[in-house]
Amino acid sequence: MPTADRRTDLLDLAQGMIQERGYNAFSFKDLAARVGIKTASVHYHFPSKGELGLQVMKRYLDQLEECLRTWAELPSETARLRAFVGSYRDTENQGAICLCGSMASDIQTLNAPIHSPINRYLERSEQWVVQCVQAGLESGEFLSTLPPETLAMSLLPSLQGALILSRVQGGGTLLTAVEQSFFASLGVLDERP
Amino acid sequence: MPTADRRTDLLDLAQGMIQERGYNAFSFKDLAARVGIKTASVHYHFPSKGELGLQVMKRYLDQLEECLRTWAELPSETARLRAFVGSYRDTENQGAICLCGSMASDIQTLNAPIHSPINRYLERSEQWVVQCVQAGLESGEFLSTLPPETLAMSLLPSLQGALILSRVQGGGTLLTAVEQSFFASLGVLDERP
DNA sequence: GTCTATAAACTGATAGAC
DNA sequence: GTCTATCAGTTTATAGAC
Repeated sequence: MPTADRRTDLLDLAQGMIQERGYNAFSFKDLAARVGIKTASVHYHFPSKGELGLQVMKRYLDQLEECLRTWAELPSETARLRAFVGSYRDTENQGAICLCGSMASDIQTLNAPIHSPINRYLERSEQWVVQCVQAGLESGEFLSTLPPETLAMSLLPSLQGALILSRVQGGGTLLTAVEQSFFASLGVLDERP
Repeated sequence: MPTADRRTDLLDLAQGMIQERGYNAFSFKDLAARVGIKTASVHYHFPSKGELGLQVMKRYLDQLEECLRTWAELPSETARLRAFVGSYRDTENQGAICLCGSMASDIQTLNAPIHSPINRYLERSEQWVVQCVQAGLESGEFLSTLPPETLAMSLLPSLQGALILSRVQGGGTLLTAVEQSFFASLGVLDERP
């Protein structure tokens, strides 16, 4: 599926490879080969691997913000949080893990500039989940004795871990277990069709 | 801290580097330099990087089995599960992630032989948690409406994810949130000193 | 924008001497 | 067990022609 411009193709491809194989397991050579150019030409679009990684991560952060805006339209906090979890399921169905989770597991090998979008991605996700949980508790949609921050803070690692482990074992059942546990903690009963 | 034999030093060092930087971000050169020999000498102990990785992972699996045997002596299911979570906190305090979580995030780049100890590590951990939860529910130590498998299956990804994210953001608070949510799901009240 | 050519460093690995 | 020497291939990156 060729795109309008080469730069976008390279960003897409790099993102996919990082989510499937990890940042330290893809090279400009892989990238060039798949897009049909030479490695030197990749450097025309992105001066260094670090810069490419940074641009991929920045774009991923922008995409998150876009999702959050879309989900704001949903009619309930339950629906919002289900959509959030659903986005992780989409990633899992592609045989990939979250770009941010992949970057996080390689954090010690990444240079400083990329740390900030990674940080903001996590910050933003957590903030948003806390907001949903809090709003749901106040409106009576949820019921829990635990502080909303505690519940919200435990969701993100669960989802990231579920994707990472699911490719080894358990497949979609891990994400399902995480989702059920989380909503049960909020007093939301499991809907059975 | 020098050990009796070189082989053990190399295993320790390799394990540490995989848990800190990832499998694809360490080399025989790193290893050799730190232990004070040449890369060719590392090949005497381990014929290939794949073999080294395999031996590290097998040993890690053995260490898990040893922990589980030790924890069997503990007086309650709560104590057993706290010890399990505690082992993840120990790893976190070393600035590392679980070896198995690190391997899992690089799973697409690893050759077949190492898949089986990784698989068994997850299998065994989950099995054990399920057993604890089930026993606790039957004895009345725990109280929950969710099936024990669902609760147990959500713990492992949560812990793995918490370690991976904690080096980027949140530090120990993520693991604490995961622990509190999990025990709350089991109806175990948080002890405050 | 893409190419060829080239560089310097690194990677996993082997052969054979000590 | 460890060394030197050597290998072929890769990696990130630059210079300059088209």
